[in-house]
Amino acid sequence: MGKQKVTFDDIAKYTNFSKTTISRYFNNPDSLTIKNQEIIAQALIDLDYKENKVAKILANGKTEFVGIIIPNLYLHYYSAILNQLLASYETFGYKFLVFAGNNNEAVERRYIQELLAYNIEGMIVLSHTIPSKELASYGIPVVTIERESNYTCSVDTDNYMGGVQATSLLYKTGCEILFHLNVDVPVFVPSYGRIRGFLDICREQQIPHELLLRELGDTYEENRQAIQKTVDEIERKHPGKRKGIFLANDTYANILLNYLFQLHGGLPDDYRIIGFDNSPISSEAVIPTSTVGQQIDKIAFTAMELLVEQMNERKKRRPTPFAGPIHKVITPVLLERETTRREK
Amino acid sequence: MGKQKVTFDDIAKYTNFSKTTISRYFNNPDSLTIKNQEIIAQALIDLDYKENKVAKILANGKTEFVGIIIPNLYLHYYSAILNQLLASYETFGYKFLVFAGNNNEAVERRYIQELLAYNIEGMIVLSHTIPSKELASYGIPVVTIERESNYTCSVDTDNYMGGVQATSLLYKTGCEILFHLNVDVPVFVPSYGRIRGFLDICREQQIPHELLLRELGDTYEENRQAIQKTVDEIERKHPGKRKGIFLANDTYANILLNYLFQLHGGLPDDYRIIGFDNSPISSEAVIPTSTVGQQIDKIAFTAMELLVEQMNERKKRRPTPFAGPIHKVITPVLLERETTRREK
DNA sequence: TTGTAAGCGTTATCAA
DNA sequence: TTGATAACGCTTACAA
Repeated sequence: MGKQKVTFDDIAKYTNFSKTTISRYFNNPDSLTIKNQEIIAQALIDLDYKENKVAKILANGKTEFVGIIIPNLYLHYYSAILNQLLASYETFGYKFLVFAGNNNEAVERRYIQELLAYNIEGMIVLSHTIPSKELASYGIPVVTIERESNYTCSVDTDNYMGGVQATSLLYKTGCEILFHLNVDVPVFVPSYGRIRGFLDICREQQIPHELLLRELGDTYEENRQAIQKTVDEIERKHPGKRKGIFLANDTYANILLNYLFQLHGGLPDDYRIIGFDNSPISSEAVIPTSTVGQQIDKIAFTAMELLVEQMNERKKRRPTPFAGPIHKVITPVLLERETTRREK
Repeated sequence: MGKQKVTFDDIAKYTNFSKTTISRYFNNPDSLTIKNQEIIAQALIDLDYKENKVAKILANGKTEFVGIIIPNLYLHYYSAILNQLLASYETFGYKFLVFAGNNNEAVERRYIQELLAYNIEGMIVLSHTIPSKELASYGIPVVTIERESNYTCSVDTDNYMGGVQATSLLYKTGCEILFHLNVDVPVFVPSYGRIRGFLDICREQQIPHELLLRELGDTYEENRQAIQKTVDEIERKHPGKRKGIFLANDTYANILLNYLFQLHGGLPDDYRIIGFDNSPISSEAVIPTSTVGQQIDKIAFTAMELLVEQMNERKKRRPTPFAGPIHKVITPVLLERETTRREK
């Protein structure tokens, strides 16, 4: 096994060209004669050349690295986004340096410093801890996904539309009273739109409704207890009425569904349920659960498009940065399943 | 904002030291006087120096990059492993370049080339497509997780032990006949151990049993249909008998559980069920499902330890590579939940 | 179409 | 304890 790495110098000597010509073979092959291209191609094989991108980066400053700061990979939503971001390598060629920050602001700030030390060309941020103002101040292109983004480009699901779709569906299936169960989301977070969508439709259609913003806890077990308590309340206050419940996500919806199954051995006829996210649990639940699906693939692809656009702009001789941050919005998709059966 | 990057040269001029001394400040500060350290420290602040790891890498050859090849991030198991691998940054300091290969051999081979071009110091491979012999031939340290590993170091769950635990539990809960539902796993894949564990315990205890190796399909819907069909068979062949079913993973177990709920409005008393993986669905199922939990954190950490050991060895002046690949095995944890209630 | 030579920002070697 | 100088492997004017 040839231990030493083969460099352009070796190829140059072997072929009697200069280093420059070898470099050109890779970056601008048309500027060589076909014959010489073939000679070099053969030399690469003979010498078993392996490219060295680190040297290339140092020389031309382009790392083709994109940093990703994501809260964690336990929530399916985040893994799914990451999966699609990684897949964009095939389209854009950028490599990803990934850090999971677990909602620790100081830690995430450290990760960003590390990323900057590697001359990343841009950054995609899904975690919520660091304000967009600070993210913008690092001087590299940034795209945030589904979080506060006053100072950065962003891609979000159209949460308002999602809220409207979910609420309208419940209404159409003949519910007499509607509920939206959520935590107390800050108004500047995109997902607050779900609440606005719910309220707007209820008011527009003049349907009796209740907005239930509760502390639901951080673990599955806490979620379960809080949701069960809330369901007990609802059941006590509105017996017999046909109830439509829109939950902030599919995990919550599943907890509700399981609880009703435990109480009644099935989904009682006076309940309609819809979740949000189209996460696997919504299909795998004891009854396939209606939900609002985020178009994860589009979100990820759009984020990369937006980032690439900014990164390309920076490489121009006379860069014209965007006037202000661009915000893109991706429409969600309503998925009607068995928990919102319409009247027969 | 100072556009130009500050380099050691700038600091050297500013402090009247040489570049070398500045470098020493970072890599061997004790070789400078305290006073001079302070002078340089102050200069770094005054000039707002940011380190450049690319230049450092080029000069010393150490990228601190580890490549990860993972099949996808849709399966919770893979995301959970990746999450823990990323978390090991805090311990080992290695950064991760992540590629999802989606079981495409040619694509994964391309990804590996790209990783090698960045001078990664080592690689962790979870995907199954490329034979370990080839992985070993790339000449960098490799650790594989839960896959064929004849020529590479590896970390696997003790699948045999898991099979034994699951089967024993079913036996202890008073089942009269035991089943193991799985796909036709190749013998050289670690998870084949689950089948061996099942068979060994059944034979040892002389329990009636059936090994059901079926084509279960690639999608959730296909899984569902195949499993329902299998359950129908079992029910037909063994009515009334107390049946213990050990399924290859929690998704399968959940499908079975949901089907029984649909048929009987609950888990019939003559069924005991256990899955594998301790994935979220096992807790979130309509009834919390017993399962064998893989110790994901330990698996990931052990993999990194094993990799770091190899990478450190390579950096020595006179490296002593391991005589042969080292294989580590992590014990799984039995989680008894409601689908294996013991006799009252 | 090809070559020369000066970088890119560090680290490593030797010498002082 | 410090400094000069040569790598590291490639790109990029500028020349030919």
